[in-house]
Amino acid sequence: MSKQALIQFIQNVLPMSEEKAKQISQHFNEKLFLKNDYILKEGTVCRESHFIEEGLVRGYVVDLDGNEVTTHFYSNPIFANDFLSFFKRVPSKINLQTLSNCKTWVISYDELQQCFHTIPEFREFGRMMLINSYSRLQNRMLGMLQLSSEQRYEKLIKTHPEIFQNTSLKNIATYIGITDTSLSRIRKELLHK
Amino acid sequence: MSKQALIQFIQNVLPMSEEKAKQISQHFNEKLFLKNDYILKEGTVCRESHFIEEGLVRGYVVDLDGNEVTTHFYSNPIFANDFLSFFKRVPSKINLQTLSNCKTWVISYDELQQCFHTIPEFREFGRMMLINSYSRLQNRMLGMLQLSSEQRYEKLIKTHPEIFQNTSLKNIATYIGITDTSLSRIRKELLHK
DNA sequence: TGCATTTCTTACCAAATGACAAGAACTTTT
DNA sequence: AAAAGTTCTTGTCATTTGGTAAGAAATGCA
Repeated sequence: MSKQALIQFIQNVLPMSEEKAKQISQHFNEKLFLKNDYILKEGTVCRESHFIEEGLVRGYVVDLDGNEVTTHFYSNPIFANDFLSFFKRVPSKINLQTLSNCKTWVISYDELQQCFHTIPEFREFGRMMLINSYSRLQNRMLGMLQLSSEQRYEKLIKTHPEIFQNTSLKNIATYIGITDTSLSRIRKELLHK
Repeated sequence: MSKQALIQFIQNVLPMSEEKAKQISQHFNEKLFLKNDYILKEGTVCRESHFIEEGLVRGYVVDLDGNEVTTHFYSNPIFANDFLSFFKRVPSKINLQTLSNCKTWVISYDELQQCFHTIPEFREFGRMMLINSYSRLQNRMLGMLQLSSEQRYEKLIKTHPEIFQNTSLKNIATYIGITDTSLSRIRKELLHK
């Protein structure tokens, strides 16, 4: 039961001694998921934060017509949760579902709060993670504003090729804000280049 | 020199006693800006965080063709800064420019760090602000994924009409991810309804 | 005030995208 | 293995959007 990946991740987010990172990692427990399991269901409060060590997780919402819209892909190494629901303890509006068997390291809200109070490096790490997440989202938003559909697709396949091996093109299409039909056409054109 | 708006904002973000909120607010100083002043220029490190009490601020980036893309509008009551640049002390990629005369309450990075260490409620407030910002951005991203251009325009004018009084339609167009030509057409159609 | 600049609208046309439907390829279930 | 369901592609057509340009309106500046 090696937490090496988690320890490494913590140190990457916030440089600190290995001892300190190990101390933090001790508050996480292993959890295994099968493909299609739900880590979080909309309407419930997100009470755990998961470090994804293995596997792929998809976040999505369901719109009024019943269509799923992919809001996030979470692939190793990253934390998966709904920040708003987790920290404010309000019902979540998103679903987190595994796209493959997954291995995660989990910490509960209560334990995390406890650690925030007692380990300054942990809360600093938490802040850095939030900032990194905000920055990534900001970057993605910028892509929505200034890139074409084709460019967004190319960017995704270049930066996160692993996503394509575990989910449908339909899910990828809604993630970049287009229909599956349109994505299929884009893929066809790119083949001819 | 009343900090009432700031104190109120702090208490709204994180419920706490008025005494505590006042104590926090004491670390902020008043700053006045004229229209078109820069609060932050790209390439420089964001060393201050500004609570906007009066006025409107626009965040934007410049793309390869020299076109400005509006990334944010900041209107009272809200904090304006570049989280990534501010907390990681790296050069910012965005510009923050006032669209009107502004009155802000400012705190420097150093003072904020100091306060984070000495006032638990302050750092908790900081975390809540980050989460709120993340959540708003997430919500906006969701709008990009599942709303039409027209719907995004209508949502913006409904939730933030004040923006329209201080900036050009061109800036609003890039904010919702369309061209000014397209926005003009949308406005025309909405008039006929 | 008068000139220059910017903003906003409108028109035209080409390109991109969506809605819908059909069929092929592939998976899952029974 | 057969049936049912899903995914992906393709075609058609209507709609939306972008690029460009021109002109009107508004604004800023000398």
